[in-house]
Amino acid sequence: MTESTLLLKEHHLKATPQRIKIISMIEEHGHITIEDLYKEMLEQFPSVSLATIYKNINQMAQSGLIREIKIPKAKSVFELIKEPHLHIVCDSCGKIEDIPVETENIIKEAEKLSGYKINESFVTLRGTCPECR
Amino acid sequence: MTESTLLLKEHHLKATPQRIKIISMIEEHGHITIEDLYKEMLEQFPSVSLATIYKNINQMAQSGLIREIKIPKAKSVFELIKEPHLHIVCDSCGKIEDIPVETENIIKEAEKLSGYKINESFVTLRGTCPECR
DNA sequence: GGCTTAAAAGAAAATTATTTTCTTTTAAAA
DNA sequence: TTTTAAAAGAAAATAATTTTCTTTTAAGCC
Ligand SMILES: [Mn+2]
Ligand SMILES: [Mn+2]
Ligand SMILES: [Zn+2]
Ligand SMILES: [Zn+2]
Repeated sequence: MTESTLLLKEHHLKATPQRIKIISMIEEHGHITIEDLYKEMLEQFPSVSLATIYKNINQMAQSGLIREIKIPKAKSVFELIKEPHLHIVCDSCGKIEDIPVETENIIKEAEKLSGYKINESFVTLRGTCPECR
Repeated sequence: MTESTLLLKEHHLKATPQRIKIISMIEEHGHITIEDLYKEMLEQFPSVSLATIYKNINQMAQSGLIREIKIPKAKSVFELIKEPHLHIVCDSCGKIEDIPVETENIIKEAEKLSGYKINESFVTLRGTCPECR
């Protein structure tokens, strides 16, 4: 039983070959767009439908297996839900990296200032990566 | 000379009635979607085209007058660019608030960890507002 | 205040993104 | 194996955004 299959079972989703492939592509890339998922999927499943990608991505997001990350001035990417982290995007080459920065302080501060009960935080930074300078 | 007109001049954009209206709507609402901009614009300019909204929003974003804020699981909103702040969205009623929280620490930390030179940060929190509890 | 003109508005069509519907196929449970 | 609810795929529908083209207009100049 593959890793992806296991994840699907845990989330009570049927382990179809297409879904297994989607999950392993997300795992492999870390972050990936719908477009790239589709392109890469076509290599292995030449008759896959884009609707299959969308339907599965939506279900997986719904069931808490993956999450959409909206990127400023770029297409959304999808990632497996793991430990909290923030994202940093290179303006020049588009690369997206995970950074394990602690955001608890900001969240506590924001809760105090706003009176909200905060459930999730999305932090995305944009700048220039070391390779692009 | 109205406030909106002045902003447009400063950014070297022709001060058309449609643009003045767009800016004052953004100012008035704080954050507003394309859809709501269009609906409200129609009241005053019954023949306005959605393309006019898009073209202007894109130009204004390009010239640094406004900014798009991508919201998790919801439509993007647009805001005037002012002092840095973060956003907090209520899961229940959809309300979006600005919070003047200091993010310098996180940014410095992320720069150190990643080696990136960071130019801008987007922080969006989701949770439940005081009124929805 | 009347010209001039580049830029903007508006209308329509085109493109791109996403969802829905419907029929066929299949994973998983019995 | 057989059964069946769920998923895949194909096609069409809908939604979001951009482009093209013609008409109108803001702003600079006399
Ligand atoms: Mn990530
Ligand atoms: Mn804001
Ligand atoms: Zn780079
Ligand atoms: Zn609320």
